[in-house]
Amino acid sequence: MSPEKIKKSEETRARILEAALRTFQQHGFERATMREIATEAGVAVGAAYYYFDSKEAIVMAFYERAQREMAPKIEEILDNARTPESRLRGVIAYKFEYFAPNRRLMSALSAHADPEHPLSPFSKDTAAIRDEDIGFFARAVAESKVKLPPRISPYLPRLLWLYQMGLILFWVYDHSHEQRRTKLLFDQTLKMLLLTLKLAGLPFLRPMHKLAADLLDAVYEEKV
Amino acid sequence: MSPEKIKKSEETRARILEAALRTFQQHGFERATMREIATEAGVAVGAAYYYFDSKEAIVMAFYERAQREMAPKIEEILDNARTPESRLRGVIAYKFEYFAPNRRLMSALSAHADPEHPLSPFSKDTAAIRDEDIGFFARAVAESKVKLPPRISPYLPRLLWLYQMGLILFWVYDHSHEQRRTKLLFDQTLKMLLLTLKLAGLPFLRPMHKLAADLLDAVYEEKV
DNA sequence: AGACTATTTTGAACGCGTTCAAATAAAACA
DNA sequence: TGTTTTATTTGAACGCGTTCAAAATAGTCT
Repeated sequence: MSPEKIKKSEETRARILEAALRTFQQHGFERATMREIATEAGVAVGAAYYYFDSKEAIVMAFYERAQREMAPKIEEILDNARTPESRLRGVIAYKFEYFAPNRRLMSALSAHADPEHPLSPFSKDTAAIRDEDIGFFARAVAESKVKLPPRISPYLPRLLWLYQMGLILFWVYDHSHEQRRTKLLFDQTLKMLLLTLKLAGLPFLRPMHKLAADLLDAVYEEKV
Repeated sequence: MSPEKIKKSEETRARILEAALRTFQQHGFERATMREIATEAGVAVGAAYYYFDSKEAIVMAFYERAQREMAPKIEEILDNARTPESRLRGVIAYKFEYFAPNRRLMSALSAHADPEHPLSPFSKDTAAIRDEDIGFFARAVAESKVKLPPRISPYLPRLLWLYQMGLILFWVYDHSHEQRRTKLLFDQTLKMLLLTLKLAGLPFLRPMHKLAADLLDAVYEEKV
């Protein structure tokens, strides 16, 4: 295939994706219809399904593109910020900023707790994105003074990722003015989180360590 | 209306509900069709919609019935158990036991994070059940030695309810043998929870208090 | 009893996401 | 160039949840 022809196809796909995002923004994911999206993109419904497996796959495509587009900026933030606090704050704040125009659409992504569901943040289909994302959090706390018990330490990036997903979930359904409540939640929980990490090594919290480690082993174990 | 006639109508409703639950168990919520449920109940589709506003309303009816049926036993558990630990363990364990036969169906209930969605545990439609449930947790920690900072204390029942919902959510998607992982999660987190409550008053955790209180105010505030 | 009203039941029809055989356009090949 | 193969596009059709006008049934009143 010549480069022009790759483009032709890629362009149609892009046009459908843009039309879909516009429509999602306008009416929300549920109320947007594939027929409307197709019409908006100037194609037949079938064409939309030629490029995307399903309505939800369009959201997935958006999510993948988002991850791709955010990655360089996130790397930069991690490079420039020094402390875990500023890194975490920077990365997560940037994500809020990036996703803001499509905040409503994010509900289609974060509303699925079922790990079997393709759009679930815990599904196999989102594993690649998830793993990359967890990698960012690993970098955020790497080479820092944060010292956790050795059995718990490996779970920290995954827990931070989970924390971030919780924040985003709250944010999606936060109807307060300019999502003020989420900002407050973010500020306070981040402080608490870092304080907890600092205090975690203290002797009187030792009884927690084994409990927490066993717990994490059970939650994250691969075997069924 | 004569009592017999009330019964006649109530009986049809019950027959549809039973047929629906059977079908949900057999194929899961998604794959069960209203037409199949209606046929199974020996009525036309329209009849199902005469008694229930929607497919999801059937799940809601199941949820309401469950709450009604569980209440006496929960009261009994709260009466007989003395410590917060045994009360919490008893109440939550009983719920797992009660819901076990319909575990798969629970996904239809716990999968909706959107507070606007009728079936969401956070919605207005489930408020009555939720409030009663939170009341149980209030009783579970009442008259106990558990002493939290006064600004945080009022939130404890709601937080415990949230903890329970998290457990149930994990349980629904726990494919390990006999949900062993959930049992482990339950055991370990309950211990950690009670230990945390004990340690919460300790002086070096004081810095947490204001952070936590502000946070809870923001999360649970009514105003938009 | 019959006439009238309220309750219950029916199934065709609607809009949705999705599928798919067929039509069309583009590319590769001779 | 014409022919064959591949990629793209179409829109009717399917099964789903849901709606609703009409029919059937039950209850009430004179």
